[in-house]
Amino acid sequence: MPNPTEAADLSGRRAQAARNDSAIVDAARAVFLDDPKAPVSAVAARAGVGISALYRRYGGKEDLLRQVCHDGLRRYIAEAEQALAEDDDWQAFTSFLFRIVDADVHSLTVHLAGSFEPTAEMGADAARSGKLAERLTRRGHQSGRLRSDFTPADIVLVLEGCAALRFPDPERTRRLRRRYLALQLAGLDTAAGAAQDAGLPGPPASEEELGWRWRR
Amino acid sequence: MPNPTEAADLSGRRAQAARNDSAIVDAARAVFLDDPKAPVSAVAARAGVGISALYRRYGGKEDLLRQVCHDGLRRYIAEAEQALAEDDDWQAFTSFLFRIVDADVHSLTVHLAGSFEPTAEMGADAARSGKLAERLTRRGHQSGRLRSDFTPADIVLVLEGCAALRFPDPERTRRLRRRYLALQLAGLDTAAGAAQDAGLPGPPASEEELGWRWRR
DNA sequence: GGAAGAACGGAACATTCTGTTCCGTTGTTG
DNA sequence: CAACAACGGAACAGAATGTTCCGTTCTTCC
Repeated sequence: MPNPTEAADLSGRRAQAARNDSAIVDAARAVFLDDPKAPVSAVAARAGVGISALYRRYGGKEDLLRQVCHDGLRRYIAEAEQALAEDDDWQAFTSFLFRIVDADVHSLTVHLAGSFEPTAEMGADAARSGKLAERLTRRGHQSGRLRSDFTPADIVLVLEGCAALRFPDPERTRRLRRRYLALQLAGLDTAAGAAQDAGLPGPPASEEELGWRWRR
Repeated sequence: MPNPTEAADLSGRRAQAARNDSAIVDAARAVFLDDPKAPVSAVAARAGVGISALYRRYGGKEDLLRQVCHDGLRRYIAEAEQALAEDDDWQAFTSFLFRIVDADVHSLTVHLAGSFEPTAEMGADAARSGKLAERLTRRGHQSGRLRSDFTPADIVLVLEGCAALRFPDPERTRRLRRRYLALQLAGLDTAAGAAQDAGLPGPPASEEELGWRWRR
């Protein structure tokens, strides 16, 4: 029995099916990232497959949305865990932010929220990602460099601001997002000279406020 | 002949018409800010007006979009000019950013671009707003506080990042946007301690890159 | 070799959505 | 009271879109 995750040694229809599996999720991610309301046909077109190849795999549009979003959430968690493995505290914190920005994984969750009924497993993963962001923030503070009034909720919104920047060329998008992430990091890093005497204005967002998107 | 801009002393139908004028643009701004693809009926409903009241004023949806966008552009210019009137250079620069963020006027232009054929007058105003942003940036540099690798193109993207933050309560939205604008300002302000030795990564966006949204 | 089946492409279908028009009504003016 | 301005919202036509279905192609197994 051939391993379905190894597409290389498959031939003909099987190989095509394996390729399509990833082509479809990749296309769906790209298309819905660009326009959360995009029609299913746009996803199929971008993937270079017929519509039936899509409906064979997903029960419907909502199911597709859910899978793509959950996939993004899992990537987020994976990146966070890799960042957490870093030795230096400040490195762990900053590399986390750069990783998420590079992976372009944050806006997925944000823009697609509310367009499908989340599963229980997604809820668990979302909670998990929250815990990870908390731990990363704590390490930032432990390093002594992260300004004291920065909270885990700020991570969400800093990332959201970066994710809003979008250009036709994905690589250019990545570079420019890094530029503004670096700018915000400069404002966060007391070792870079950020004066804390003038604290950030207004309280950070509450959990309540960050969760409203998920309501349908 | 009654002054059409003064609604107070008009009666009956005339007064209603005057109220509707502003109710419709306000509603259109709010609705399209929330969803650039929103149907015309949503604008009418939000304005508490029938559809005919809307079509009496605008030739069609595209015309409405254009007017709302142009109105936003004009507000942008007005805010920039007021900021320019500030005495202190650094004050002029920062107050400009806060003004635009508070007026929630930047994302209008950004999100609606490309959904209508811009007029020549809009092009002129867009050029004008560009010049103003340049002058404001120059004053920032003249104050000696703005880090040297910050360009007018950065203004656009910093504002865009802030505009991406949106919550059900407009006042809360404003507060939180200010929080992240302040964070970026802390990264920009050499007087606040921002170390310039580590420059911002990647070149800023070019005019070309910033203009692609307007293509249809 | 051929029958059965897996996977596919894309036309076809049924809705829903949405921009625009149109008509009857209401209030205003001369 | 006649002409008119403005309005509300039903009606209409056409586009958009989620989903199904059928004929085709390639693979596998007897």
